[in-house]
Amino acid sequence: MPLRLYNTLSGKVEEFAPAADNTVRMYACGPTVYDYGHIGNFRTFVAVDILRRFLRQSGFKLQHVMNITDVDDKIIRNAARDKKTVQEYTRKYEEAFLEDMGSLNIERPEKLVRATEHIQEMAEFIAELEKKRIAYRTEDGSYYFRIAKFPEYGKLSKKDFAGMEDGARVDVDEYEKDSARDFALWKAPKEGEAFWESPIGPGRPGWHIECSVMSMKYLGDSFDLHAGGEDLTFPHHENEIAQSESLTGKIFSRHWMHVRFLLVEGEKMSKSLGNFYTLRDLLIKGHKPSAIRFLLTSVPYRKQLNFTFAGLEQGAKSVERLRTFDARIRMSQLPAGTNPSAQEAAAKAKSEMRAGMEDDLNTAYASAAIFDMVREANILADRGELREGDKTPLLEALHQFDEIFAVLKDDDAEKMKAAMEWARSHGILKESDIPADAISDADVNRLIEERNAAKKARDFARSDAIRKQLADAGILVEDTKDGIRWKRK
RNA sequence: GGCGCGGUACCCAAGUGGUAAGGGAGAGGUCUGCAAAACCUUUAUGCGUCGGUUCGAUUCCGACCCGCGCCUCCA
Repeated sequence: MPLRLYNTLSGKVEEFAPAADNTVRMYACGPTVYDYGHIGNFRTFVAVDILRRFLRQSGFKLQHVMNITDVDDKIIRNAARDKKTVQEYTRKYEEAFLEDMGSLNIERPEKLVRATEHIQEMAEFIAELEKKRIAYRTEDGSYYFRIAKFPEYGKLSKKDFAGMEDGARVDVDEYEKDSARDFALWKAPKEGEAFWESPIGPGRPGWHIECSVMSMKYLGDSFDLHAGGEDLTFPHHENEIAQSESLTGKIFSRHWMHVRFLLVEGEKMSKSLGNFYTLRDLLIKGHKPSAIRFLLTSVPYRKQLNFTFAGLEQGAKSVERLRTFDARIRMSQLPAGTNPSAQEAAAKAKSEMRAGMEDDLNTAYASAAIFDMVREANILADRGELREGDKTPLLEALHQFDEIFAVLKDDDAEKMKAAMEWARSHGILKESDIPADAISDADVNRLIEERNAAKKARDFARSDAIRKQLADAGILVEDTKDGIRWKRK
């Protein structure tokens, strides 16, 4: 079965497949690096990550380009305020963003591109548009896009701009624009702020032009898919389409994917509401990145996701259940042979996961499929009916799940520790707020050996004392019939 | 005002014209020297309200109520 994906452009769920080479050429709007990424940003990036992981699992190759917007009004203003160059100002946020992507196991796109490294190309693009009389220059040296020249304007966001053509002058006094809806391609320099020299004069690029230029440079005039947060549909993506298609006369992106906004405790996240969280805020509060990722993936991308701390706790528990099952299967000592029920459960999970993902990336359905398998296999294991030959298919199904969801590997502690270190070095946390270094695996294993010896000697007081000691260090010890299992809380 | 989305158990959430997935929490139980762990079982005669279509609707249609998003920088 092919992947069926909602396309904002058509307003319908459609079959999605790349146009050529079995390679999906996709562009995703990346971050504007003027601050640390917040949890809402990462919902979108995680959703795109889910898409790319599933495409690859489906056998496609990927050419995924993501921009880093390292120039915009806010950046230029803040840099000027801090008496820094644009590059100095943005670099740390860019690095932080990439680190945060790593914390959430978001894969790096094949190509990450900075807006500031494509400014000449943007100017050339605008010059071409001007040559076609689609762009025009105003007296101060800014350039605007003439929307009246692109009759399809509004086709993505389903807005009707009829009547917005020439003559429908609304509020144009301030900008010398021909029409109020015309948008900036290039902005003339402002006193005391950064600008670039270019063939069309000094200034800085508008926001929309960078994505047109960079996507087309690396993916061609037409490509398979363009993704971003729902808020970008208008005006950003609408403007990209206008710029690109009016220049080339070809369709720009064939498919548009928009990720719905995340709410926090039922309301749109905003600093004024006090419900604004960066990823780092959550990590230094002690939330595991795997739990955050799981919560972010648990609601399909086209549904509003209400981010709550209760939900985060639930996400952590869900991840724990899967990890525990994974460990249980791996370490179990089983009789030879296979059990048809287990084989069937694994096969069903595999096909149901695919079915769910193919249905417009229904991650909720896909995860239900793996939990079904976990329950069924646990029942068999409890009854002693699981066989050695069942391990591989069960673990394969788990692997298929984790190729998409990426939560099984437990490296939460080190990621959280890195966030703590960062917080300390930035004066966000005091030394005293930082937990002591986590106990090493070697020490844990040594203590568990000791506890085993005590248990064998039926010295339960000693054995329980050691377990308590480990518990205090954040290690949970579980006795199972296949041996000792431990994990970090 | 324009465009769009959603209201399913205590919470999150899937889904279908034929009788409600999954996760969390609660309750009960199993295993265990013990265990906060692990595992199992269980929890919606009902899917916002009221009408309509139908042999049959949570699922289709209509109206209404409620919540949310976009329309301006915003993932």
